[in-house]
Amino acid sequence: MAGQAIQIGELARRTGCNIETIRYYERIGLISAPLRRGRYRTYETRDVQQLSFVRRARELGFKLDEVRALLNLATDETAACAEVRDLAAAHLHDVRARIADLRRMEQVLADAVTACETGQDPGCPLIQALSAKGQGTGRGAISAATAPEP
Amino acid sequence: MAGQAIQIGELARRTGCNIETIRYYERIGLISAPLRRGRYRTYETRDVQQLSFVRRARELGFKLDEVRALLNLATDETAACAEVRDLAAAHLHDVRARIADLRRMEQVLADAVTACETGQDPGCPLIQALSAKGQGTGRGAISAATAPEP
DNA sequence: ATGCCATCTGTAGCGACTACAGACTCAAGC
DNA sequence: GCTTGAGTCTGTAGTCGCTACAGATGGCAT
Repeated sequence: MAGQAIQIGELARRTGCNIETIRYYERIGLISAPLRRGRYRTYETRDVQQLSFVRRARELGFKLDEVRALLNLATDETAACAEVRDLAAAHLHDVRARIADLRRMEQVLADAVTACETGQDPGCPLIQALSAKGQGTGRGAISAATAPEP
Repeated sequence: MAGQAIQIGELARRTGCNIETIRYYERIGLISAPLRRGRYRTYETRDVQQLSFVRRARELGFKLDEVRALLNLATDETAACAEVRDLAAAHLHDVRARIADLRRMEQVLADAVTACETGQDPGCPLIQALSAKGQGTGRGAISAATAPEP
């Protein structure tokens, strides 16, 4: 009663994962290659669970390498909670940094848009902000983060 | 007195832009190909300004195509403020959506990490959340956005 | 002449998919 | 049987925005 051999399309439907993505995950060795009936891949319930795990981890923004690590830790007998927590904490730190970056962008953009709406300046405020005299490295009107994904 | 012919290294230094990136921008036609002395590119003050513009727009998260549009609008005589504002508003919308996504991730991650710290559950809380019984598409414990960059 | 640095071109790699092209398998309908 | 259509297969190339080489020149100082 455990695994009743579904095909890739059904797996995709159940996990919300694109078929091409599933094959991609298999190719890079993130998920294991399933059995075949003829040349068709056949999956079982535990494959659905595993792929769902991957998908949820991806939805939380974990990178594929991190997902790989999480998968290992998940099947690990020795309760590796501390390692998982460290991974998650590091990722949380990342996420917060990205939020901070985006907030800065949001601020500048929102200001510019409202400046446009209450337009009284000579010339477009956003264009002016982007064209600011401070030539680049100097902290001018705009100071968002240097890189979105470090 | 306008342009005193600097080289690419100096341009990079002044704009905070990587040399390879500058050549890349030229290759894709984002910035115009400069004059050459011999086979060396020579830039002028207005190139510094233009590239700084690009860099600041990138720091605000605009995509290269959007930067291209902004550049055109910036040099446009007919005050195209409305178009710029629309572009910025659309982008602002994007940025806010991404912030919302990241906030959801942050929430789940922070919860999981603290659950790990106050550890009393049997098994790791994060692993459990990722392994939740709801098979995938069903809205379970985790519901972040489907795609980070649509 | 000899270093040495800067610059040049061209190509390949990253991450995480996505989008084909062109072949095949399988079940149902006629 | 024969066709049709949907599903699946492999393999490759494209996306975005860079970044990192390799290997060839250029120009200047010693």
